[in-house]
Order: sequence, then C-alpha cells, then structure tokens
Amino acid sequence: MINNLEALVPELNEFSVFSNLAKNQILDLCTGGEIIFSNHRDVIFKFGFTADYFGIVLSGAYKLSKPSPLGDDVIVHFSTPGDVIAAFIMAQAKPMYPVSATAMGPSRFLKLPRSIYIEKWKNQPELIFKIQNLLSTRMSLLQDQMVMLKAPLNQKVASLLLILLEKSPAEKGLELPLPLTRKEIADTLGASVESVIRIMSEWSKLGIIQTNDQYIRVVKPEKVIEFLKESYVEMTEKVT
Amino acid sequence: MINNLEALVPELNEFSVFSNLAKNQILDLCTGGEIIFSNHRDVIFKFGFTADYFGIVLSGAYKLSKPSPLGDDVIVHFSTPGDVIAAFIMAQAKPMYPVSATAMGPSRFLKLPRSIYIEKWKNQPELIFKIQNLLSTRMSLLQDQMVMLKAPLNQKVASLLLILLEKSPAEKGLELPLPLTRKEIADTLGASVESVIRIMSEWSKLGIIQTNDQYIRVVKPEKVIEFLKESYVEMTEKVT
DNA sequence: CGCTCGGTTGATGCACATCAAAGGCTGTGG
DNA sequence: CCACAGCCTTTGATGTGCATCAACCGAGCG
Repeated sequence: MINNLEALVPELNEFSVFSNLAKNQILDLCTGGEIIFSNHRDVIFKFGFTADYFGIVLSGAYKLSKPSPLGDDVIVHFSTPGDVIAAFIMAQAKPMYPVSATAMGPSRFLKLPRSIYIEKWKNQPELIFKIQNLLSTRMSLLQDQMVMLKAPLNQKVASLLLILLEKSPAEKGLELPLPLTRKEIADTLGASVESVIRIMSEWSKLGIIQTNDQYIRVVKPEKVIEFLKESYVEMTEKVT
Repeated sequence: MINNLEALVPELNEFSVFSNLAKNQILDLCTGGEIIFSNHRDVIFKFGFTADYFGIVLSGAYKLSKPSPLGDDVIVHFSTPGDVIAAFIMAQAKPMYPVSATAMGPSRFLKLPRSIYIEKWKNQPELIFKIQNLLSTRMSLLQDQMVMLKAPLNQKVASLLLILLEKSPAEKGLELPLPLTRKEIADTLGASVESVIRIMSEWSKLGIIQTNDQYIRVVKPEKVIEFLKESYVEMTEKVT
C-alpha cells in the first residue's frame, strides 16, 4: 500500500496543493490514503452522508451535484485533476457531504481519511492556504454563473463551454477536458435537456462544435465568444 | 485612532473570527485599521479595482454585487456584522475586487490594509481557518441558490426570505436583518422587479409578510415554508 | 433481446420578461 | 418654497423563450 503511494508522489507533486513540498512531506500528508478507481457514473460519496474522508482527483473528472426538491440533481462543480474535494468541511464536528460526487468516465481518486486532515493538514498553514485558493476559485466560478442568470440560454451554454475549455490542458486543444452529456449541461445551467440540445445541434450544423464519442470539441471558439458578446452589442445599440 | 480601536475590541470579540483571542492579539491584528461610516448606497469598494484593503462588517449590512454584461448588477452575497470581506483575495500577487460592496442603510466597516493581512493574518492558522469557514458557508448559500434554479419564482423568493430570516438575530424576531428592496431581491434571484413585486404584494394582501419603512417582516413563516414544499404537481392543482 | 442511456424533433402552453405609465417619497438646488 | 430628479413601488397589456409532453432512433450491454 505504501509503495503504491510512493509511486504516486511525482504525479501529486504536479498539483498546486503539493507543489513546493518535499517527497516525504507529501507521503506524510497522504498517510492512510487509498486510490479509488472509478468507472463512469460511480459515486464516491453521497449528499447528506457522514463525511469520513476527503481527497484529491488524480485523473478523469467528477461532478459534484446536489439533489433539488424537484427530483433532478443540480451540478455545482466539475472537479478535474488536482482538485481537492470535501477538505473544507473536514474540520466540522460531525461533517456531512454537502454534495454527491460522481465519476464522469473512468477516473482515479486519492481517498484520505478525515483523521489525517485533523492531525496533519490542519496544522500546515501553507496547505490550508492553498485549499483556500481552490475554494476561492470555485466560488468565482459559481459567481460567474450567477451573473449569467438573466442571459438567454444560448449565452449560458456558450459561457459554460468557454469556462470548461479554459480548464482544458494544452494537449487537448479545443476539446473539453471531460465527457459531458447534454443533460449534464442542462443540470448545470438549470435548463431542460431538450432546450440545450436544440441550441447545440444548431451549433453542430453550423460546424461550431463537434461531438465525437462522449467528448465535445469547440471547433470555432471565436463564434462561441460572439454569442456572448451579442448582448453587449444589443445593449449599446439600445442605449445610443 | 488607536484609542478608537481599543473601544472596539469588545464588539470585535463577539464575532466568530475573533472569538477566543486576547485583547492584545485583536488590537495587533487590526493595526492600521480605520472605521468607515457608510450611508445608504455608499460604495466601499468597486468591482475590478485594485484590492488594497479588506475588512470586517461592524454593523448594518453591505451587498456584494457583480456587474452583468446586460448592465444590471447581480447580487452574490449579503454581508452582515461579523462577516469578513475580501480577505481571501488578499494573498494574490495583485488582487482585484471580484465584486462591489455597497452599504444597505447606515453601516460601519472596519477597513484593514492589505499589508496587515500579509504580515499578520496570513500566519495565524486559526484565523485562516475561521475565514475558510466563512467562505465555506458563503459557498453553501450560493449552492442553495443554484438548487432553486428550476423552481418557480415564488419558491425562489420564499427560499431567499427564509435564508435571510435565519441570519436574523433573535431580537429582531421575524424581521429581516437588512433593509431590502424588491429590486434587490430581483437582482439576487435573476428575476425582474415587476415579477417579484407581483408575488410579494400578493403575500402582503394575504398577511404573510409586512413591509414597514425599508424592513420586511415575515409574519407567517409557516406559510412561506409551505410555498417551498409545494411541488409542481400540487401547484398546478391549486391553480386549476 | 429486451434494457437503459443519450440524443433528437415537433407541438403546445405557460411563467415570466418586457414595455408603458403613474404615484409616493426623499433629497437637492435654484 | 417649489421644481426637478432619482429611487421605489405598483398595475396592466403584450409577447416570447423555454419547459413540458410525447414519440422515436441508435448504440451499448448484461
């Protein structure tokens, strides 16, 4: 088991939380850790359950969602490699997961026991700091979505695609870093699948995007950006 | 000036960030602090500007809003006494305010220079920790709003009123802790003023809520909770 | 081979936004 | 002291973006 983790150190070192840390320190912080291999749609923890562990996304992606009173889930975040999940609730007396985490395609997750957080993570100012940064960027993402509240649906979709595209590592080029269904887009934006499909198949016909098995490729990002600017133009036209 | 702050210590000690701290420590952490007295609609900092200071809300309330591409602002948070504002961006190299902060009614704000954060706050694990907690609750509030995305407008309003009511200190009873206009409710929910008004004047007629000068009083919270529980099905049944 | 999952398309209706117009209230300046 | 400008609220009329419902197809899978 320990060996297992040792091989992982170089990979971990790449992530922002563990950059600048010595190998030993990393190993120390991951004591009791366990690698979870998830398949598509596997759930690693569920909303409302006692939070016994937190962890780091190693590869693939997980969606964090919350059940809505109407039955369908709402997606609040997409976690990609390097993302620390559920860390900031570990300090609570009896924490419960505020969201469910579900794998999108085959993924790997380093699962760490809560005790290690209390004993070691919590006492490292640098670490807490970096987690705070992650939290803070996650919050600005949420806020960016809030800003789009009154925009028409096509602009919301455009905005989402561009945000995810930014996250995408350079190798992937114009392809989104995670397999995304239209339903998931709808659940993120609070829209219906059908409406999202109508917008996106339009774009497919125009050659703006492509969907190859699971993955979406934004062929003409400029076009998508134009959709976002539309409101601007209309506004200035109206004002003047 | 220092005397000024000294008198403030008992007040500060009540807030969660400063609980468990000695008087001297608090004073030390507030070195260079300045109390800002705001009037209604005064802006203490503006979206996009260089973030030279952070601070704590002492009394009254401030709304944090972000300009939307459509011109109207979107409100992302209501900050009440004890809330630490803009602290988690202080550590960035050249931070910019991600939101604007505007006073809602007469309010007081303890303005602290960024330098003190870098020099003192950042090195106190306990402090960072408590700020992380504030951040984390702010995030769950945002998530709670996301969950309501697909709900009809009256449920969104109901949810917002109840959330704010929970924040309300016991003395205030059923009155919201901040002066709230219908426009501000609309800007929070991404709705139009008129729609919010139509819903709330309905409730006023039914005696569920009251609006005395600026402040909203939720006379029958049970009724409001009922709106939340109504599923789509029940609703359409009622209408017909 | 039935099953679930993801995508697609069309018809219909409603919950809201939008536009327009007006009255109260507060502050400000001539 | 009055006029004027902002801000907040209110009400009605009109339009539309998008949800909803219903059906169908292809692909993968146990």
